[in-house]
Amino acid sequence: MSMSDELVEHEELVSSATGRPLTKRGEATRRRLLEAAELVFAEQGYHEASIVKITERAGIGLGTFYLYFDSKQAIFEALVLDLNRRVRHSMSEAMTGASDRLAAERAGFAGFFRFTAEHPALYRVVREAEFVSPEVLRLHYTRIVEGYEAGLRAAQATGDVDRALDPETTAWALMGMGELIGMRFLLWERDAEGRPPAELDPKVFAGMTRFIDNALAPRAEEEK
Amino acid sequence: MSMSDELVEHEELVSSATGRPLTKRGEATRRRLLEAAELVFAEQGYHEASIVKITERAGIGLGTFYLYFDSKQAIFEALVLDLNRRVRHSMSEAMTGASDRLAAERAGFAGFFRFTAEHPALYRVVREAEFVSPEVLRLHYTRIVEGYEAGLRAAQATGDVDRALDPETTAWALMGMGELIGMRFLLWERDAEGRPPAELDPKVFAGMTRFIDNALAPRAEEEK
DNA sequence: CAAGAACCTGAATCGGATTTCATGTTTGCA
DNA sequence: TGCAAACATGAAATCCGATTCAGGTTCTTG
Repeated sequence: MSMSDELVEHEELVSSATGRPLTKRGEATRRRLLEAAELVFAEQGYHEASIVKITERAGIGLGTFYLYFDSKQAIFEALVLDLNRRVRHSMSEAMTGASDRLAAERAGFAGFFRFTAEHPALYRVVREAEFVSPEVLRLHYTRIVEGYEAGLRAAQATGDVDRALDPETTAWALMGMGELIGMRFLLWERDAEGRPPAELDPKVFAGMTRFIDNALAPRAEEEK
Repeated sequence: MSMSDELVEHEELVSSATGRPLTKRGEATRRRLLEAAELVFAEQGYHEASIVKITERAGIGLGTFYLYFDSKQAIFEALVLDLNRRVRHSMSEAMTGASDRLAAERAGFAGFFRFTAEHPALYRVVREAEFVSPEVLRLHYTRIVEGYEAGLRAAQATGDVDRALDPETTAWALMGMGELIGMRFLLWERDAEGRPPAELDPKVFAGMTRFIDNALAPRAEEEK
């Protein structure tokens, strides 16, 4: 599969036509295509989005597209990987400097929601990846969950998190929560002018925090 | 929109060509089309699935399709509503006879997972609905969440569930958890022969139960 | 059993999308 | 300045699938 090349975290950018590395001009064009693709895929979905629409949005000739990506599917996969990289960056950035491990988890969540509010494309594109390219979908989820899981194990070791929880299951549970709450309270919510909110409603955020704190905290009676 | 007719819970089945009610034969054909659509949409996704593939799978002539559904989108929407009805039935059935409200929530979850294991189409179809027909997607989630939410409020009233939780947020959180855990541990998991497991790995189920119990239980120190 | 209603059929129409390709333009460098 | 190498272009080839339609078959009822 053509996937294997794509899986490398920091791949060297090469022309898919000649296989040679890109010049500065080439890289800029590639980036404009990716940016246009993010907008078009998010607004229209994979199948409504056409190469023509993407190249028009990017202000680039139709034929040029194929100098940078082998196919519509190829640019879609590149986009998922790009978004994945960025959301994880946003999360880990939010977590640095947290006082304790539970606070770090909360901060990571906040980073996730901030990114979601700013890039609705993440949701739409990732969800659609299930059908367009299952491999990248798994990769996306797995990479995020790995981060959670490691954090949970560490927090269990220090006693900040209930040791009876299964870290893997818990990580997936947290991920699922975040995703559906983001969908419902960020993406579905619109103000009077039809704009989505910049962040989660405080009531919802508080409710979710309480839920997570309850779920993760060690049970009082079991502390020794 | 043509949706409004479809939203009725127990609609009368009519031919979309003549608008008249169906005979027994007609109903049987319609059902065969829906069953074929469930398989084909689940295996191939909306856009790979073609009307020809659906009618072939149903053993029915291509033209016949349009006697029962106006379009490809129409049968897709009908399918989502059908699956939604069935999963809710499966959940409420599992909940009857539970000793207390917390046990009922757990049982509802179990019913959800059982249905998921038996009908992987639910996931695939529902997830794709986000792009094909956002209205039915909302309807699907909203109907399920309403049930959770009502249960949570009742359980808070009796003191079985932490009163500090926001029922709506909590309901969406639970829904998201269930969805992602089902995806990861039912749909992604395959045994040696490539068959998906019939039910959740006990370790995972136990981990999830612990997580939910922690999250929902009233905090000890706040009991008076 | 005759005739109308309901149901069934698949070839042909039609629109729309991806991808190719022959040709033109810009850039970098000797 | 001149000439490769990179980059850019959009018309046309090609494919594919949703939907229509003109004409058949099966049921059912008076």
